[in-house]
Amino acid sequence: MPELPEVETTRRGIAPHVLGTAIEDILVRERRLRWPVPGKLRGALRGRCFDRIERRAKYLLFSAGPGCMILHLGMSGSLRVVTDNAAPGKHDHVDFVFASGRRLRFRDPRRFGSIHWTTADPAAHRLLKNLGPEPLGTGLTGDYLHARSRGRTQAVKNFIMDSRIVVGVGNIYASESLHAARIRPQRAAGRVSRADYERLADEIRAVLNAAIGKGGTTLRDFTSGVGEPGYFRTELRAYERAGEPCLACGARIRTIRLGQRSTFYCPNCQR
DNA sequence: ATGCGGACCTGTTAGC
DNA sequence: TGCTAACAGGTCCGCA
Repeated sequence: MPELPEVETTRRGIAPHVLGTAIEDILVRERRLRWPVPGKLRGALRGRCFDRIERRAKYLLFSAGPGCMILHLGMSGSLRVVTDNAAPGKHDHVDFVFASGRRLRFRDPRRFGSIHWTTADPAAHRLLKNLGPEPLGTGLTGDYLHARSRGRTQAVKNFIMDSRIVVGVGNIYASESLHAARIRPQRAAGRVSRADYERLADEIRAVLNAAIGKGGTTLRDFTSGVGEPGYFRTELRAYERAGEPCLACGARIRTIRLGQRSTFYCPNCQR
């Protein structure tokens, strides 16, 4: 489900409801996520407060006392703020019960998401330590992409979706930013010019920021932590528009498979 | 080091 | 209607 804008939208949506209220309990109904939910999570969090929620890549970092809960939504995960009397559904695997009478509910039908607990620096966690720069920070530049891509033969779309290169660019926004930058997704990363990478870096930022501004993209069932769908779907210019006219030139958008993922591009604009 | 395919899961939809 | 196959917003791991 979520790419960076959806994770960020979730973070902003839930923060006011989960910060500064005591965590009374954690109910784990299903611990078999991508990795097992740590048994020590309950003891570590009970009686404490979340005092900050940050995002690194698509991970949400919940600071609590001496440690940090690291949570990933995977492909189908969502976090929602619900009231105490809301009955859990089949895939509502974890509830964080707050003194305020609300709960933070983690749902994940496919169970590709995960929850971790660390008392060390979260940036040093094995899942975070090899991540590339944030796309909305200062680390993503045309020069950087250009330098990292020299000699690489893989498709530029796969290159920008590699979290060691840059984080947060998922399947939707990879197609969108390449379309905006007029770069064909299947081009070898090592053969993309510095000027093209300059545009691409700019467009990645622009697309992600625009999507955050619209509350993310709801394709099927994404909602923010408080139930609002994302409205960026109507702004998509390539993704899921196969056969429809390119909004820049009128040519028909094409779809191909790249790295087992659906990919959309304009054969005229993108070279 | 790089790049690829397989793996982890369930739900929905398209096609026969 | 029912069955099957393909596909879905992610990303880790192991192998060549």
